[in-house]
Amino acid sequence: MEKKRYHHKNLKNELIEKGIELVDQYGINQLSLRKVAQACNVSHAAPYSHFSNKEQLLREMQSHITNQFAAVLEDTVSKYKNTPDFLLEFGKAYISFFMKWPQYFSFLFQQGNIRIDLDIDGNEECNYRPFTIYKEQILKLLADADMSQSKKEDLVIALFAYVHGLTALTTMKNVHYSHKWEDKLNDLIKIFSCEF
Amino acid sequence: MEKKRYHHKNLKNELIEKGIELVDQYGINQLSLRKVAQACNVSHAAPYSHFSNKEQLLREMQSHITNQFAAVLEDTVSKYKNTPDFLLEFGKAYISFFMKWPQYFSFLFQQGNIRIDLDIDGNEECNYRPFTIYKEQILKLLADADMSQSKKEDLVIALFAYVHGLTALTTMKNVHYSHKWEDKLNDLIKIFSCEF
DNA sequence: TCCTTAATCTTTACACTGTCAAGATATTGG
DNA sequence: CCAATATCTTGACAGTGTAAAGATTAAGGA
Repeated sequence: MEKKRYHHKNLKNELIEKGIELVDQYGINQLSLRKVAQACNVSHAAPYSHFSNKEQLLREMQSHITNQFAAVLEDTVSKYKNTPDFLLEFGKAYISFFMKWPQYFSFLFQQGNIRIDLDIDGNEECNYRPFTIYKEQILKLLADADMSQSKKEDLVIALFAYVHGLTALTTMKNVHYSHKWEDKLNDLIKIFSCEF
Repeated sequence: MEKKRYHHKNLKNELIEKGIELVDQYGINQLSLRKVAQACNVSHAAPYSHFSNKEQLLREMQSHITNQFAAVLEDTVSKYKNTPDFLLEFGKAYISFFMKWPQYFSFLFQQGNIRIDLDIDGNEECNYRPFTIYKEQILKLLADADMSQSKKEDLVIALFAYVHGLTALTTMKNVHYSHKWEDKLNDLIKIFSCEF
């Protein structure tokens, strides 16, 4: 028989993961601290031993998802880097992730915790690794191109904005991911490949 | 002296507008039905005479903002339609709107109430006029182009996704709108104008 | 080993939230 | 002028985030 232990030992991580599960199932609007605590079989105030408030739990959940997402993208990078298919495959991986977990997109970007350094005044920092990964690869592809550095960085932002924007559009329709979409995505991403 | 009237006469609209004001000032997370009611000098349950629940008020607020936004874009269209500057000016107007009211972007797109017909299976509908407006104009510009209809529609989606994606990126940094940005935007939008 | 301290969890409490039901007030049409 | 309806108030309730105080466990030094 399972003895109910007072101490949980790994509560912090479990709160983050159960929280993400609940967002996945019911969406961010239905999420409450107390439900997350209950899902971990723990009193409603227990989370306050690990997070200063709800906001912080949400931030750590976002960070956790972002890291998973980045890992998926790293896989894609290692498969397709320095190949002509990279642009398409990265875009497909990016969109597919949010098609698989539609609740994540608005959850990640609604609170305003994600920052991307668009290098306008240079004193911001980026905490969104998917962008960093993308930027790094594209700059490699452009290494020998006849362009100024600033023009290259503009192109990075442009391509990334395009992929991210496509994701925003596809997730706002609650269409299930279909191969039909994947085909269309091929065409869409090729539209702007003319730059290369 | 202002006599306190029991009946408000125009409460529904005022709730929508005060609600939007509060979102503008404090963000959607700080918004509550009761605060909106209080801002209208009305009891906390009064909104239920006009909205079935909070969700519906939020939807009507979103719809109100979207209509204002569409009106701004229509102005831009009437100024620049059928000119070489249209693509750039529309993009600038689109982004500028959300730079002016940064809270609106996540508010509009977080609840999942906005649908855009990407014509994947054709049985969806679009309730987001900014896209409709854009689509109409681009298709006009492409009227004589040597392209299939489906390719034209792909291009519409692509261009729109790009503008929308740029907006997403610029609003996630809480940078104040600057002319420096407007210059950069020029470059960014021109990147993909090569299609024309 | 025991004791002190810190970390982790529970319990209790409170103000705020969305929502409903019952009642009060105003408007409208006959 | 009256009845029906629309609009607003009041009161209530369960659910929420969060703080404070207390209980339990863990860890480290004597």
